[in-house]
Amino acid sequence: MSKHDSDETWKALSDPTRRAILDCLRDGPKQTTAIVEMFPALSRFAVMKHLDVLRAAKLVNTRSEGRVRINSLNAAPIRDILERWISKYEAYWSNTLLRVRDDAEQQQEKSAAKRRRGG
Amino acid sequence: MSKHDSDETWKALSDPTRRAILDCLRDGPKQTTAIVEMFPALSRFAVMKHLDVLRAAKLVNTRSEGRVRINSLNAAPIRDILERWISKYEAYWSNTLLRVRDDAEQQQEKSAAKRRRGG
DNA sequence: ACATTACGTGACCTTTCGGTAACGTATTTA
DNA sequence: TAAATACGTTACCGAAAGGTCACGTAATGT
Repeated sequence: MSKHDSDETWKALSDPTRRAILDCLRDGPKQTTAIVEMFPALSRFAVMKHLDVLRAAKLVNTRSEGRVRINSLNAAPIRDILERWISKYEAYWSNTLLRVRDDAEQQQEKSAAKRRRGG
Repeated sequence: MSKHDSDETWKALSDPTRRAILDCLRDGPKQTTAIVEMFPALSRFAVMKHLDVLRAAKLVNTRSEGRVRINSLNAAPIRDILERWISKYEAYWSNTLLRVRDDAEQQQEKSAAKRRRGG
């Protein structure tokens, strides 16, 4: 494990609001105001500070386009953490091993089936 | 994403000391004092508070044995988070997809092949 | 019984975190 | 040029996080 084990990434991910922001950015880049409007319970500034944290952790990239600022997701740090932790804890779920992709596909199959039969 | 997306787990993992504790517990269960002694820079109480957080997040189980308390790792919540996030962000690294185990095996294959043809 | 070992707790302090209110700046648009 | 839009910043606050010190308890060894 490196010196700080991508501490900033972990810190950034530790907050539910920030995870929600990342979530919504999976659908595609969004301008700042659009993100702010997703959290009517929070002030604009509060959301922007969360964005600052995400930018510091390099989880979000922001570029200017005229007077608009476009925020987009950078999933690389997430992947790094997941990869590292999977190999780290692999021994622990040894045979039950997460074979991520297969599991994910099966999950999707399951929920699709569930939906089909009205679950 | 469920209401809180295992918030306690994320919070617990957000601290480097707590991740270090989990790290050391991968090698096997340890009694409280042994864990405390791994962090000479911290007071016993500080470490124990971290243990409390880990227990609350169900990442660590503690059982009594005489006057000794044995702490052991429970990696299930970690696996849950990793699994969920992998399927969530899968689309993002689509083909570069983390197939940890297979990748590792393929890497070994590749370098073996490289060696065979004198690369 | 008594010291030792292993562990836990109460009270407190300081810094960081998540948040608001109010004000400031840059780019369009009328 | 004035106004509207999109975004940012300075100043501040309460609560929680992370930490220390001192003290308390329970099992074990002599």
